[in-house]
Amino acid sequence: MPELPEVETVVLSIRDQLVGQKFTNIDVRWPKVLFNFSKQDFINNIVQRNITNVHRRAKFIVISFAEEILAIHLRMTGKLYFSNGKTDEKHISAIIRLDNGQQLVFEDTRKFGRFYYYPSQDFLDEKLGIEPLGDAFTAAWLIENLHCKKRMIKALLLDQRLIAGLGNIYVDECLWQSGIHPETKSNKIPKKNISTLRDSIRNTLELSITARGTTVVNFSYLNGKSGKFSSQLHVFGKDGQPCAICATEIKKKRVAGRGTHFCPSCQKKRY
DNA sequence: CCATGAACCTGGTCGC
DNA sequence: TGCGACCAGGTTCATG
Repeated sequence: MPELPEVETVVLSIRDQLVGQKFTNIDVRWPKVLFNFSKQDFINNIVQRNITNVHRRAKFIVISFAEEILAIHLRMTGKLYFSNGKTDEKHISAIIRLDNGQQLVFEDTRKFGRFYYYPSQDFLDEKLGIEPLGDAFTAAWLIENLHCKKRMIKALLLDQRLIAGLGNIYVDECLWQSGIHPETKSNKIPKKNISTLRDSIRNTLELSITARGTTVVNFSYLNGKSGKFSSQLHVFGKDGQPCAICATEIKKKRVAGRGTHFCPSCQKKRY
């Protein structure tokens, strides 16, 4: 479900209540939610350990202890929130209890979400690419890394090993903003457009975080509250509607295995 | 190396 | 109202 801005929003919403606390127990209702460890591992290694930090890396929510981390990936429909009482929702995969009486609930309709336990964050970093909001993500970096490859730009932007955090919504939006057809081979894109793409990625992610993310349809991941960035989308979900720039009808087609929205006029194919 | 499709799951929507 | 087909903010694996 969520991309970088939505995960960041979740992190911001739970961080203050977690840092300095300790977990006391876990109630696992969908066993596969624990990807590479068991409930007993959780009890032995995580329970009663001080939570030193909560942050985002790519689309992972990272809960840090001394060295070790508990990483949570929401995939398509995962929600992570605090709940005081009722935990009788239909699709709860796990509930983690804290020593202050609070309960951290992981609700996940489609059950794709996973918890990972690693000795350090290096285990995540070695598989993940650059953070698009970090200082190293410059136009020069993007030009170099797109021009040395010749894959479709949409597939490349979705590849977490290159840039970590983008997903289907923001890729479509950013390609539209920078006038790049989603099927363009990455080595054929002019530097000027790549520079625009870089700025577009930055601006879009930052604006979306400010708006507390994007909520599609009625789906809310924030305990009932929904993100407000939906109103600033230009192409995602807009097929059949006129392009905001040229009024040409927005089209939708399958690219890199994903539903892809674009303006056939603003985003000409380049080979 | 690259593109594609299936798999993992459940539920909403659309057409008949 | 009911039913099947298709779609969904993600990632990984097998296949050609």
